[in-house]
Amino acid sequence: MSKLTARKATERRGKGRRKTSRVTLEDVARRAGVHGTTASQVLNGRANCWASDETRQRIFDAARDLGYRPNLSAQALRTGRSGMIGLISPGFGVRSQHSRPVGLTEAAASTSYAVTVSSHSNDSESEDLLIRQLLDRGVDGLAVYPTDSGPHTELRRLAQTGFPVVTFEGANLLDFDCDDVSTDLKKSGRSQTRHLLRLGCRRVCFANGVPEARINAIRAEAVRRELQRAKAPPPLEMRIPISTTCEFTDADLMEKPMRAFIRKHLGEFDAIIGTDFTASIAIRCLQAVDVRVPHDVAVMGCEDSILASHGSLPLTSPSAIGQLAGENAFRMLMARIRGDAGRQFSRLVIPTRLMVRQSTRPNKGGD
Amino acid sequence: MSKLTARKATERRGKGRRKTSRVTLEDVARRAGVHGTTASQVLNGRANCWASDETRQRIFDAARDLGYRPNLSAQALRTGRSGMIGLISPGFGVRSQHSRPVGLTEAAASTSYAVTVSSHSNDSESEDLLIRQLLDRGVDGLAVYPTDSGPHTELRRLAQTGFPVVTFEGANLLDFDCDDVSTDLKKSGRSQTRHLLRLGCRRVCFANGVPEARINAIRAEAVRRELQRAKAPPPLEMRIPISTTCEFTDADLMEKPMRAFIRKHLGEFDAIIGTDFTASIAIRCLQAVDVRVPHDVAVMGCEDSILASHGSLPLTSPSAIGQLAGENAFRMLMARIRGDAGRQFSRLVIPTRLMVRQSTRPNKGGD
DNA sequence: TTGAAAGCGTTACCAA
DNA sequence: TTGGTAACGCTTTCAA
Repeated sequence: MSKLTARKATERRGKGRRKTSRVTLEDVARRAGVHGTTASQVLNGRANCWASDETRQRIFDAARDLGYRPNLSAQALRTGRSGMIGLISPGFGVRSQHSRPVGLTEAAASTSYAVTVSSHSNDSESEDLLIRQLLDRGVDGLAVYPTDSGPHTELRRLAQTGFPVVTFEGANLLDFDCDDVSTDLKKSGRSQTRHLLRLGCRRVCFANGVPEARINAIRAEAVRRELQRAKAPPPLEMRIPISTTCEFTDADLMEKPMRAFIRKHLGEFDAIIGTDFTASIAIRCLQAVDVRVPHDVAVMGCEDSILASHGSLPLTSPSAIGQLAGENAFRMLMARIRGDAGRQFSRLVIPTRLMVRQSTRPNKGGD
Repeated sequence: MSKLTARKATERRGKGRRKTSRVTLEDVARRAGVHGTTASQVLNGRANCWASDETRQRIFDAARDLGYRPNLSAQALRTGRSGMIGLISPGFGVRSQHSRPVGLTEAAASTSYAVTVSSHSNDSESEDLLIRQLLDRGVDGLAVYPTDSGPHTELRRLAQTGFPVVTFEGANLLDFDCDDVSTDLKKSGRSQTRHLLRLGCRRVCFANGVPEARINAIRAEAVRRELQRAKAPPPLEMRIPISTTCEFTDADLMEKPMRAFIRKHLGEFDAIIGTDFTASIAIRCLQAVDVRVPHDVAVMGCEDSILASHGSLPLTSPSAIGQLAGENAFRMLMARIRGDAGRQFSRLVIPTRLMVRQSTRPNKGGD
């Protein structure tokens, strides 16, 4: 019966090219003997919908019988709201950056929002491009991990026009106001350094994965300051070239230069602070030249990734915050989108906690 | 804020020319002094577009001056094509499953396709639900990592109606035809076993992370068979409970039972085959009871994840294929969407390569 | 070579 | 309490 009416509609249309067999709101309304408007109101449970229970039931039944599914493109066109949010993040392929997207998508999953992802290669132009592309798609909001440098033209425009957007780690980077979720990197670096000082280490080597990345720079600065305050010598900088966008390139690429560095500077440091990645490789290098970890050299990572907790020698590392960051970003975005966020921008700073593990803990017992 | 502009626009409804603040195709056409139709043709570079160069230029100029951006929702509604593909994968949060999404999104990035992601919790109902939700959004195609069991109702329907869909690892699971990208797990398990046999190991312990997961079961079967063929004893099964959807739960959760198991069965095995995850923990446990790896017990992972290559003791592990799988899935999907895929379904089986590292290599030298 | 008209499926607004 | 009308921004077909 419903097929018949559909066919009739096609024929009446005449010029219609390919008629999709899709069930429309109109079909439901017709079957329920009401107007499309009414069906729309009822099915969307609009607040001021005063349809009688009987009508309501007929509409629901019709929808169920016909297997009606709303066309979200049409809805988006009409309402201007797409029910999608965009996520832009540098090198989606970088596993260490994985947890933010995860937090965001999982938070979104509990609502009816969908997340569309795209990754930039840490250059400003691709950031702008991706933002525009997602706007074209009509996303209702945007979560952006900004590139380390650049004008952030589109991002700024969005923030200034009040478009719902939240940034990750934009705290010390962006020169305009915007909702933001950042990590407390300074405090994190400070607590790392203090932990080492407490262990009796004073000559720290800073094995920074990507020195250009601002998050590394901030941490490095905090470490430097804390050492200075303790009257310890400034950190020895181990600079190993590594791709910005794909952090986990072939480990061997890093291993050789790092081993050379360690051999050359052996005895000049009694602790290493790196990323979980560089720290893992450092341990390997140290063991290769018979330096005992943590007895001779304590090693520390950062971000508490899977490498820290699950590597063969568990790493001391500030706790992961990525997932939490993603969740909160989603929450902020929703508040903006729904309009109950106020004029003030919110900036959330997530504290880290130092997870002490064997790479800095000489005595195995106790916790 | 967006609400505000929407309201304003409707208030100013009437027959006035001014509508939304958004620049539409109509605006461009007006400024260029042509009809919307022409502008559409030109801007989309339609094949049979015979606009004069002069008109064409005027339209381009107008679009640039006005900062025209097409409304993809409208386009989607009109054409029935959304330029989006959906990705459904179990626990997007599982890092070991991360590489497929990455491969897919990166492949998509080079086109104008957007990827909308959602993750299911390995239960059949959520798989169906997510498929329906993405269809509502009008995705042009779907890449699905099916749940380990269940009727796969929606998936089957899609495949049978010819909707562009590609599955991951559906090879031995689905009882209907469908484009698919799978890993050659049998061969992978075989080569793992042979490698161990060649090293002189004969008593293998199989430390399977998630025995329920079919990919683990297939591998286990291959190992068993190969041992049998070599007249070696059947593998000792180490069953440690672990969540299906979040593979990397707290490592400590696994460590205690595993250590107990290893202590109990010490001397009963000279090799362990696990996942990269379980293998890492196993190494830790073995070292705790002064068993040397690989001298006393060789340990092997699988999937060649970051844990394998970058853990403190590099793991022998079959090479990663996830990214490749994602890329190929995207390619297949595009072929279907564009309609040049033929009636036959394609099934791609990606071979793995055993990456031999120190966890099974007694002598450090050479490669 | 360009223009006019007809919707795609939905919802906002007002009239009944 | 329900129905009618007019868009949302775009593309397609056909006529000029």
